[in-house]
Amino acid sequence: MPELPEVETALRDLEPFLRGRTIVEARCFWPGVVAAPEPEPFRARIAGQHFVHFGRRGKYLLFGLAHADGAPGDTLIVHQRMTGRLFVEAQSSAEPAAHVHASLLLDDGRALHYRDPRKFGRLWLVEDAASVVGRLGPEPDDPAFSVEWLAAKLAGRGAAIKALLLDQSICAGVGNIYADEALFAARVSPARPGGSLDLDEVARLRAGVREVLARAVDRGGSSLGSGSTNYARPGGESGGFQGEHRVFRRTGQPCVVCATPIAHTVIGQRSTHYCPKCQGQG
DNA sequence: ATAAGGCCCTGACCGC
DNA sequence: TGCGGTCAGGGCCTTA
Repeated sequence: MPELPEVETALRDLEPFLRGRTIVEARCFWPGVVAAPEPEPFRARIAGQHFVHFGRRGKYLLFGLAHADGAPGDTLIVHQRMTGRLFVEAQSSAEPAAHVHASLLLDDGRALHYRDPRKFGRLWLVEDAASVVGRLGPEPDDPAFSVEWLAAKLAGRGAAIKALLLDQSICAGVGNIYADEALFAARVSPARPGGSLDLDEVARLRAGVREVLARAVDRGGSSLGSGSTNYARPGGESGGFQGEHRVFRRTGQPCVVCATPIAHTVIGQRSTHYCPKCQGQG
């Protein structure tokens, strides 16, 4: 389940294989994977462009393209949602691997594949990336993600703080794993109404989000699940952060701080893990 | 404006 | 062993 650290890791892993490479041909095996434009213009437009820029906004991968004459091209945007994965391998005449919905054939004999068993992820090819990612809030490491910003966004809100942390317009890139981990780091109950946090708690939460995400990026993200739904890096390696989760999927295990068993509940239709003692009852 | 629920999907997992 | 039911869950959409 790629969140910000997993997306950032995927981007870094892919860049050496893609920088400067020209897309010779695009193949689409399941049209639903292309969100915009329609699959046929997607294929026609992307051919001949090459990779020049590698970026990320929230959980979206942004590949800046250019035309053969150097003129600026489109931006290829990928959201992996739950089970999407990008990987590069040598082109083959064999049938595409199971659940590969689109492939970009490169000029060096390799191909960039998008595989997604649950078909939740999407690709876009747009002139202006803001048309897709323009509504996202600030990145966690952006100074714009300030205590004042977060406090203003939470003020008056009755929804659980856990649910609000998942709102990508408040802070881009936080998903279920890191919301739980950030709340634990901040010693704030996930069930607390967002507007009930005092300024010190908001400051702790902002710091928790930033610290947890930065550390996960350092570790190459988290790998969870099993079999084909396991999240892996583009080269198939596992991330290294799942062993450092302090609450996520540790239900019943002792809190690393106080040894109280970690509790589990559902908030905003999302599985939620917390320490009842360190994070209070809310 | 906020909040709550549905929807998309299919592999993994559980109980019988 | 096989089968059916349930779960997971990000982002967008519809409904109050």
